Amino acid sequence: MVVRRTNRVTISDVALAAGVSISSVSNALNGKTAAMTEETLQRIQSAMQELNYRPSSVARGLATQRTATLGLVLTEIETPLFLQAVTPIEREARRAGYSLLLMNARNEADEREAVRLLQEKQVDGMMIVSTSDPRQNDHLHEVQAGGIPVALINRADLWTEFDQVNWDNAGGVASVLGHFTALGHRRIAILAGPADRRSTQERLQGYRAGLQAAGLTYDEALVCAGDYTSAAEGWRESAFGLMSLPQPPSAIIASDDIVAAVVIRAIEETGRSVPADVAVAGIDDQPFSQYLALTTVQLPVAEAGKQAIQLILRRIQHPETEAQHILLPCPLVVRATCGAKRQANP
Amino acid sequence: MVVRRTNRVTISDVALAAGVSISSVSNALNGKTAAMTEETLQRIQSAMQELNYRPSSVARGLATQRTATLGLVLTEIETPLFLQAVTPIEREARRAGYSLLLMNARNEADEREAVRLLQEKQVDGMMIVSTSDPRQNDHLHEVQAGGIPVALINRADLWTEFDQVNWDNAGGVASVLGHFTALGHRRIAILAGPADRRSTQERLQGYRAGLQAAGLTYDEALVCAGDYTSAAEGWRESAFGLMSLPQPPSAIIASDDIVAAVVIRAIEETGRSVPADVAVAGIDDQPFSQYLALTTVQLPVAEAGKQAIQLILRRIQHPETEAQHILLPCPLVVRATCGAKRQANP
DNA sequence: CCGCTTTAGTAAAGCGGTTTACTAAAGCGG
DNA sequence: CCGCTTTAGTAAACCGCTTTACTAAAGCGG
Repeated sequence: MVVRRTNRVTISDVALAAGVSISSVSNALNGKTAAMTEETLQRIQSAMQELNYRPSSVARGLATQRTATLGLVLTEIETPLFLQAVTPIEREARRAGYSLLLMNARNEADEREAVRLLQEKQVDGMMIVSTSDPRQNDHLHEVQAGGIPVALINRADLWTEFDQVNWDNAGGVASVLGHFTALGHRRIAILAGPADRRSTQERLQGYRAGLQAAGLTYDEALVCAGDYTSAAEGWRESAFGLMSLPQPPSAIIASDDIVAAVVIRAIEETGRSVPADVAVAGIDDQPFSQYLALTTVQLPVAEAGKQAIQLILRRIQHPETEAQHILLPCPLVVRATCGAKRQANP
Repeated sequence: MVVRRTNRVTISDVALAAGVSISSVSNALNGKTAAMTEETLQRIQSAMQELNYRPSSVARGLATQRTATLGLVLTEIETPLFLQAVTPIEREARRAGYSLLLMNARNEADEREAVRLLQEKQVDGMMIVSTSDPRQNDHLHEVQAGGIPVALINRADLWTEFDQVNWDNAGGVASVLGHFTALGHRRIAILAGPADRRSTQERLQGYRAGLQAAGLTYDEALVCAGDYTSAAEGWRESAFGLMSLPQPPSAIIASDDIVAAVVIRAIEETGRSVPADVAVAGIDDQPFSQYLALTTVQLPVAEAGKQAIQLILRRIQHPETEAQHILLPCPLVVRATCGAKRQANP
């Protein structure tokens, strides 16, 4: 008599109950029913039913070297912004028959560990969402070399062998700027993010391009840099500073929607009103922004997630195709804080 | 000569390179180094390094019947509310050495499938976050009977064999009501959720209790029920209806923060102002609520997640302990829309 | 130097599936 | 009735790791 270690119902229990071989049960499981009597199939299926059989993905994964699982690494979540990618990615993954292993990475060491873990779990592919800083990518190269496709979201990687999805920061900022100048604004300030961040540089580039297109000159006094993660205090100070300039700006582009909220409150504290006295726009289009009626540049995070998983799925099927780089536009979402509606109906 | 199917570096490659047996490599991997020469250990470790060996969690999972993975099912996400549980749960899971498999379930059939999938993936435990409706739980019983612990968050399950974390809806509503009556309000309306939902019933219960405590009588005209998921239109109508009563309320408790935002806007459209003419409070404390300066009852979703994963980890270690039921308080977060600050500094 | 225990390490049987190569029986044309 | 192909199903190797039971060698007290 064979002694069982676990109480799990296995494929051989089913085979025994149905009076067929293990192979046949396996075939039934995988839909290879072409060469199988209707009666045999029935017997197998009712045995499964009766024993309440649940095939082990783990065993199957070992045998097939496919886990039907994808990994998603979210790095440096300071805001719920990147979480917006999770829902669409999970949906598309499930639709394609994959599960999603989620890892949050708070810093670079964390990310390396997350990636290593996903590698050990033998995911069939992984996606990395991060701030747009360039950084060391050797661990990702190694993963991809090991046969696990990697797709990057907002990582703006210079190495081209990864599939990646980015968004057009420069174009987004240029379009708010165009919007403001069309509304007649001439002095437009920008609160940019940390200076060393690629997204900051791209935004400033869009800012300069927008100015030039409108025939305006660049005024350093209207450009504030600073850290996103710093307390709201820094941003309040910047706003106060801008408003106490000899020629204060009549419009402000904030580095993200939270900063915009802080700036709006600061402006109102100086006795001015938004948008009557100062127009404000943010960057992000976070879920709460519609409740603030905030005009903002939308970062297409959810869309980027959708595209990224499509890239991964494609590469799983055709590993040898060339890496694809997608650049998504950042549409301007016009609400009340830019004053456009007031202008439209004077 | 043995032909390899995959290019994966396996434990036997390492053993070969180090000139030891597979068992020894396995022992080294698992820290069973007590009976092992320093030199052997060194040889094994440098062989691992050199070959860039990554042990397969899949194979290990099959051998040990532990996957070091937990499942999280989020049901019926209409708002980003429940997403708040993800970050703390992932953090605690990683800290305890587990990875997190995330599944979003849009409806009941979806949930059953998600649970079945997690079962097949042989997670070591799973957590279900859902709206508080009682519902069929046979699939969860089966999972737990199969040896996978299940913890419920906000499911308010009557069956007691599950670990579960809930929050005190009644108490939360009672405390806003207390706050309003303390501020002198006598006519306080409530927009409750769908009538058949447990959370709605609990909130109405808290509402009645609060009225009674303040010596006020229940007025049906001040109680609106309706569906959360209905378009904002329904809630606007309710707000207009309330404000056109012969004796309109001077304070309103909304069924969630988004409804509160809608109601505030509707009230302002009637020419009244918040909180000067009408005080408003929400329920949820969503991330955006602070930017609306919304007074609200906080649903401790993140805290519930943390507690739930602690329950799961405990049960994985001690499967036979009795199920634990935790009820978290819902603290009142006082901001501007209730008018308390105005009252405090007249 | 002998028998016993301890030490360092190994062989081999699983874990629960998939898959390849094989076989027995049935079908079939001549 | 014979040799061939097709059909329905099976045996057994294998995926990469853990773990138990075992062994050879070393240590050691007398």
